[in-house]
Amino acid sequence: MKQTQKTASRQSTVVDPQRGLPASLQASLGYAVRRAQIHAYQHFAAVMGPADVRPAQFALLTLIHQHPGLPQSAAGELLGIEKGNLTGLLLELGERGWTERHGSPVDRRAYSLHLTARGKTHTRRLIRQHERYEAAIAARLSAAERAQLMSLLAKLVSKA
Amino acid sequence: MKQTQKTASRQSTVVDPQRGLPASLQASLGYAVRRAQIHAYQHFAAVMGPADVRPAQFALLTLIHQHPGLPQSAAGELLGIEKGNLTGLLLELGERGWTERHGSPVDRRAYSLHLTARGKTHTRRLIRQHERYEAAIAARLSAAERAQLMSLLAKLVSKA
DNA sequence: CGAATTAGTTGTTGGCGACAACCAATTACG
DNA sequence: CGTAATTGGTTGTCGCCAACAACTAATTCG
Repeated sequence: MKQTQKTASRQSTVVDPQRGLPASLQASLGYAVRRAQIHAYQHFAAVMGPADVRPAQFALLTLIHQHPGLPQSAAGELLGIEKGNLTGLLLELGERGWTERHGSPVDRRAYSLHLTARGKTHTRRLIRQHERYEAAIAARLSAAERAQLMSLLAKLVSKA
Repeated sequence: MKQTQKTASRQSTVVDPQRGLPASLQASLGYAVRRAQIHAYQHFAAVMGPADVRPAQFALLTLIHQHPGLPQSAAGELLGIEKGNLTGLLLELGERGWTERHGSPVDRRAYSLHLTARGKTHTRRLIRQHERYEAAIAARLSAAERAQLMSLLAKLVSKA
């Protein structure tokens, strides 16, 4: 390795935790979002992980819960999940006995998605846990702030 | 917001893009953050990708740019990157001739990080591109909204 | 001194998005 | 109609990155 002994390359940069970030990051919305996502994911893992469910699986479960029988393709579109990635998710959920697929009578290549009885029960439990997760993640925000944040994020990604 | 479409005819669920989501997702901050992150990443790839730099690399470059000579360990802490993951990043940046590591004269197991001349030039160019990225990502927000969003996100993840 | 700590490396795993190639069923259309 | 294009799904592969674990060498502490 290089051993250029720099003139006392003092790490002047004692930089305190958040504020030592360069301007380009400190002022970066993209970076802020990235950090927030990691923050959220960690809470997810902590709260929901024990239930052995990952974020994408949870999203899928609640979606099917809400729209029983919806076509697999619609599920992908709604959640923004590529069809190729959906297959595996559905497989896992199916193996756990939480979801089922029925062939559509009108289109023999399409599937419609359903929760099993167990899946329904489990999903309801997950949704309750999810509320705790939501509380944990937003612990530092007031209700009003949280609402505002949601609204800004929605606007941020709005397609229109 | 529950104008959950017309479930009349079977699968019906033609559900329009955002509003067909189940309440547990629609009201989920965690989910909103996840979608925002994907949104941001896609813009990053579009704007910064051609420069052949990934988000983590960019963060590292600007950090070193701002704090020349800072110890590798400090870089990891500031960016929230595990030391184990930092090694590879630094290697890549080094191979591109953008960064160098000098051994600290005071601590022979520590490295201090520097940009090469080329690295500096390149980083400055990247920072300019990054501004375009930031503009693209927040295209739907006013300056005030963007500022507010940043502030809420910062609060969300604040450790204190 | 020796034990505990710290800086870094290497390697592995997990989650997830993107893309491509492919099949079967379906629709579009000359 | 019959063929071409499109659509629903599957499989497999790659890219990005966080987390964790085991290990070496240097440093600090008692």
